[in-house]
Amino acid sequence: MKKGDHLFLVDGSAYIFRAFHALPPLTRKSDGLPIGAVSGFCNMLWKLLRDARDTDVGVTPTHFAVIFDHSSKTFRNELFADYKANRSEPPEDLIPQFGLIRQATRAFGLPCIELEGYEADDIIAAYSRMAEQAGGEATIVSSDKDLMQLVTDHVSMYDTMKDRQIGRDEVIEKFGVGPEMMIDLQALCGDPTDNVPGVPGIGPKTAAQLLLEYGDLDTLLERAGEIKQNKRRENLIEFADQARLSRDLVRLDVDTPVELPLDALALDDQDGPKLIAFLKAMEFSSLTRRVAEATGADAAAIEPAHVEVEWGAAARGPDLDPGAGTVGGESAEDAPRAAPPDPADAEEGTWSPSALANARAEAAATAKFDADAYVCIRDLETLDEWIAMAREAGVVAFDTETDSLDAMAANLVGFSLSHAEGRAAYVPLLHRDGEDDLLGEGGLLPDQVAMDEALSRLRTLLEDPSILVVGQNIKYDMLVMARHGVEIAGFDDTMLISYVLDGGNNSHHGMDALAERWLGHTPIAYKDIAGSGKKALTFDRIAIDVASRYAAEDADITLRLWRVLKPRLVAEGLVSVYERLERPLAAVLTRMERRGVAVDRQILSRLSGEFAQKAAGIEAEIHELAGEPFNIGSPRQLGEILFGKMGLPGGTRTKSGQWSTSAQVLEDLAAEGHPLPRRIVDWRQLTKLKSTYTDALPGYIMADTGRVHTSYSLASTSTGRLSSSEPNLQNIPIRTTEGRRIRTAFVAEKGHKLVSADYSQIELRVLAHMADIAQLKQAFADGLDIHAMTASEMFGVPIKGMPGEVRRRAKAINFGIIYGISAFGLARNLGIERSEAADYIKTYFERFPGIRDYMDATKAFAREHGYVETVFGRRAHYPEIRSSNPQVRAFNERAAINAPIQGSAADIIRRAMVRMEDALAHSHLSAKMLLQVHDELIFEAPDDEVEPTIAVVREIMENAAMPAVSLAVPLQVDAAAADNWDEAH
DNA sequence: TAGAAAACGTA
DNA sequence: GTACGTTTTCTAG
Repeated sequence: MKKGDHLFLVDGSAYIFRAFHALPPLTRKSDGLPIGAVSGFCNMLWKLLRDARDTDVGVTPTHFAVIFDHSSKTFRNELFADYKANRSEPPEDLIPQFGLIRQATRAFGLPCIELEGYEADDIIAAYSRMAEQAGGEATIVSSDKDLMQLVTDHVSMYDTMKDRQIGRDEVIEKFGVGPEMMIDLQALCGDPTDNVPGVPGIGPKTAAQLLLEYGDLDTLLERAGEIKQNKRRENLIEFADQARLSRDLVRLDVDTPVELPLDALALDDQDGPKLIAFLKAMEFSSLTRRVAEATGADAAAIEPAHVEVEWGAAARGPDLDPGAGTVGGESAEDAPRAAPPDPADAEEGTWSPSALANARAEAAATAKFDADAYVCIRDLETLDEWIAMAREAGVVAFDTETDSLDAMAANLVGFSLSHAEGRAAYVPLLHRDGEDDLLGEGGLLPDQVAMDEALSRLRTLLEDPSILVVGQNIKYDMLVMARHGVEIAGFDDTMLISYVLDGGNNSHHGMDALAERWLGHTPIAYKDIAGSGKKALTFDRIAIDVASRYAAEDADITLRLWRVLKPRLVAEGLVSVYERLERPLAAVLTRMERRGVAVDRQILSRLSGEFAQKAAGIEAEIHELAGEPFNIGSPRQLGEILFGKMGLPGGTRTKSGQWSTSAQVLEDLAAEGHPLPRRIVDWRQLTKLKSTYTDALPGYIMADTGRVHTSYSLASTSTGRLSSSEPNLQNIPIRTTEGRRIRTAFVAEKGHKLVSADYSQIELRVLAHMADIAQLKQAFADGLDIHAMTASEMFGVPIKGMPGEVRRRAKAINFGIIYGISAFGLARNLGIERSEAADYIKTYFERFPGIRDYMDATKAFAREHGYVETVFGRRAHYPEIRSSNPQVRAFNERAAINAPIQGSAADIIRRAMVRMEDALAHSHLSAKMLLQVHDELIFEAPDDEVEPTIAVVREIMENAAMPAVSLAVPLQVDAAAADNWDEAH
């Protein structure tokens, strides 16, 4: 090769995929062979060979090669095992075309180059570099951004579909940096399609901006500490190594040991007849004619070539998971044998709890997953065999697959089972065709197990109390199954076990995170099989073989997690927390969620109208006062009006430097006599009530029950509280009269009353017990007003005739104590100077020295152990309490002080809930527990059972800590009944 | 379209 | 000062 020569390098593998998707689907030869991509490929080659001068490239090639990926494993997999791990199977119609395209290349008389262990991109990198060094030029026929790093003054790219040459300027135009920075840019952004991790939160725009500022990746990572944006800085520091790894993954290897020398790529004239024979075989008549004209060959005289078509695995394209065969059809006997039993199994019985837990963790961490071993059960006989095997094992992981995340609305689409590691099966029940019919519903696919038969078989397994059913977030599966008439009897929940063991260490106990952590395995992500966003498929639309792998894997993972986590409960002394506070509550909550609460649509609708009218009036006033219309809901625009246009004194600024327009700030401005802020506060209140409650709640009323079914999370708080969502029924307004009206829409059904029972001052009582404070215990024993008593102790004011303001301050201090008080926070709450707040705290600690001792002891315990405990032994972990950052440390200290108090109270109400159903039934009461709001339980009771119900409820709640803990203070429960929640509370 | 920020509802 | 979840706006992708 010499100066003036021009090498064309066609990225064959990328072209195949692009042509397949860009060209009309279902282009087939007369015998049905799909040839759309081959057709596009041949037309492109012919055009480049004949008319390259007329394209945007503007030169005629002297050298030419087509490069392909060889196999799925390359040297990059050594750097990072998961490189391109999320590539999915190519479409079925594309598979035979991989081989045809190589044959086409040869028919054109062009070198067809691939190399084991390297990607096409590496070979292209090597040849383009060689051409440049030889004094020639190169054009890479591809538009893949991964190749842009190769662009130089002598190497450019060419996008055939857009007839556009991509040189230095075009790269800069698209990415904001030159080709020499592309490697660093890709290292920062990562690439989801190739599973290159990058740095979270950084996309091409941010990456370009950072690189232009710092020059290159190494400098950027070194000086990451200088970056202003908190999250961005932290991510760059935390994921620096990941960025470097990503750089190694995206950097192409210009030293790839290519086999053919550059000169072997020199272009010869086409062998017309050979090419025509191939084109005729492909039935590309117009291209055949053009080639015949150009080469002067007689097409009619040429016989079509014999073309080998490979449909199977051998013809598969690159970038496939080698284990990505289809699942399905195998019977239990055909399934591969499970791994030989763990030799430790026989000995396990004699091991100490922690030795067992450690051994299980170690074994799980190195275990292999084999999706090909999973079975798709298509008939009852096979299902019966699997149920028999589960029965034999005594333990079975079970997972439902449905078409909704809302367990009350979900239809059962299928379920999976696993009775031994690596042995899992999926049973499709209601998968539908991907295509919509006229009703917008696909037809039911064939060869699925009949629903009623499957349920009756499942009942024999799941309702048998001698079988342990293991689930991950099993409350969901229990609710779905209960709606299908199946009551799961004995169960374990890996999510709850993890929550008990590692609450606070890992804030999230989802299966994917647990699998990653304990099994070193990344499960198939739902979005990878279903897509995401608006066009995400529901599970019933996912092809059964794909669904099968996904669902069976979930059951396999769940069983493995159970084997790792369950022994830790014993080893770490947390069995009773799990058995008394978590496991039984899952069943209780399932029933509460299923029951739901009646909500009166008319009441909400009336309120919505009222709120809308009032808000509209206020809105007009606000715009009048402001002198122009603006979006009141936008704090930015509001700040602009208040502090810019009107020149009011800005108070505090938010974290991001904006003027704060919080209610607090607006109240302060209102107090100074400005009319506008008051109106804003009023407007915000009304729009909040309307959008969050009166408008949103009706949408949660289920058509078939007329009731609202919230979903409780058992494992999402650090302290042991529950949380409620969709809708959140733990934050229904009560403080303002307007807000309270929303509670009137929560009603009892005809002939019933709502009974509300709430603990009085439970957290202060818990504190009095835990910190062992004599005055507090006495005050509670005597039934005194605790805030008045605190004020009296602190300020020497008699309780009788105490001014409201004095009591209010003491109340704020009491709450402050529970929250791990700081002078800053107390001052802000009370609207007083920090020094004054500090004086209050000082006085408080002088009067209650035991509280200070308790707080110090709690902090010391947390620092030493990394966790704190409730009176029932529940742990909340605070690993960051040892942080060298004073702010982080102080925050963790306050949280660690609060957690045992809030958590013990949460444990108490959990215990009450666990006992409540039996207690009511035992007293022949039919009242049903509906809701829990941290210190309050709401029931629905028949009118004539209200009094005895309240008696039982009060009895259970007040004695809930017993006998595990005998509190040094009495618990007091206030209860009332009425037609709606507002009046009952 | 997804996620962050700000605001605000509850205990 | 603790613990949550939802809504709206706005920005970056």
